Amino acid sequence: MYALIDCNNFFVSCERLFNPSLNGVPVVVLSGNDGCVIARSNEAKALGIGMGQPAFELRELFEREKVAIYSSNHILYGDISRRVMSLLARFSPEVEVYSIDEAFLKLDGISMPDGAEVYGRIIADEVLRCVGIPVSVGIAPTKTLAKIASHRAKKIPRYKGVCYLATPDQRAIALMECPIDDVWGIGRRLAPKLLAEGVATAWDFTRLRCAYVRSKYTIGGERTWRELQGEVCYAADEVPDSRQSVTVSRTFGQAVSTFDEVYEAVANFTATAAERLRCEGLAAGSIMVFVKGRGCHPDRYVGALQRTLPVASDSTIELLQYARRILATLYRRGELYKKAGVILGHIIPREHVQLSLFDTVDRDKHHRLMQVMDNVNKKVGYKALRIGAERGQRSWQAQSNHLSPCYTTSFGDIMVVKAQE
DNA sequence: TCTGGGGTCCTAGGACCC
DNA sequence: TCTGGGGTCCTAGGACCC
Repeated sequence: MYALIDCNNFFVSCERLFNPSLNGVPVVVLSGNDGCVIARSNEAKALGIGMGQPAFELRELFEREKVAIYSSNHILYGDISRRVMSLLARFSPEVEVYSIDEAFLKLDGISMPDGAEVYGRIIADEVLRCVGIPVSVGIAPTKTLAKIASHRAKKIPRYKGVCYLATPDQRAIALMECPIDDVWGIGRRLAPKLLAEGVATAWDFTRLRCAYVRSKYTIGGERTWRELQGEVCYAADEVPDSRQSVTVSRTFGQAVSTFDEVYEAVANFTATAAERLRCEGLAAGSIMVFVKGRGCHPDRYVGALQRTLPVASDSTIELLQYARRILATLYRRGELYKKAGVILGHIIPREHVQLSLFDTVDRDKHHRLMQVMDNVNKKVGYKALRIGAERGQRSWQAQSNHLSPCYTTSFGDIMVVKAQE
């Protein structure tokens, strides 16, 4: 049995946590550059504001309806997420953190004297009481069914936030009431295909023949088909798979054109990516840099180039040398750039790095230097020490005009409580 | 004019091996 | 006229998730 704990309107709930005046009013959180809507309060959803809708289309509506607008504050959301997840660990030895706002709990073998539904309610109450974030809980024999259960918990008021699909009959009703495009694993491409063959609900999907599903929708489709019928295909990941890649990319606040400006951005992304590697004890065997031009024409200029490293590395300095060379190849004078990114691939644990007989890099020295840099930054402040190429005009930096304070992670941003006079 | 960022897995096809 | 069988590895592209 699995429980899916899903934070309601997570980013909005994080903003409300420290600003109760946002309760009961429409609130949205915007993506980087305040480009489009990535989280909405229920009031905002009721106004018809869509997920992913561009902010400029909504300007009038925002004004008219007095919608509270926030730029995304991922430092805050990440910290609140950690609090939720560590609290959940009290309720099951097997917690799989699935995303910033969701986790699966394995419930087998856990003593639940009053049953799974009551247990789910205790979890929801504790998260609200200790962290202040409202959650929905879905409980069912497979993850795919638990997803459906949590949807119902959120949408159907009589569940009051907790839905336990205990019996085959309850599951059948849930499947019949679940539109096919709400099923976990059925996305934008597959849903129209299924609708075209008369499959409108999760229930209809389970009525198809297994062999047919396999041949037309491949292994992923078959797993979803089985999971909907209570057969576990996606077990709990006791040990999360080691990561395959690290990406850092941004759309620029304004288009930039000189090599130095683009390189400054790429240097920052490379440094952030390398730091993430070191933090997880990993090294990258390849690096890719990509740039995107500005434009009405979507593929006005897109360039990407990958380089395999002679020896896998986690050194910002070394990775930066490759990044610069790649960018020099990609760069075109006179072009306007609107986005760039760095992808580190062929990731392995640092201690598995295969050294080269003909290596020219003093890896030991790099390693010690990076350690000092990371330690200083941990103590003194983020990016207190950095590579020279990272500093500059920052003309590429994103515009976030509605940023909330980092209430929980920055001393300067801690709230001040005033005594009443 | 203005539209995010970070991931994963699967498949088909080509190149290659014996 | 007739031309095997069984593999692996790599990559690009497509699908999905949040």
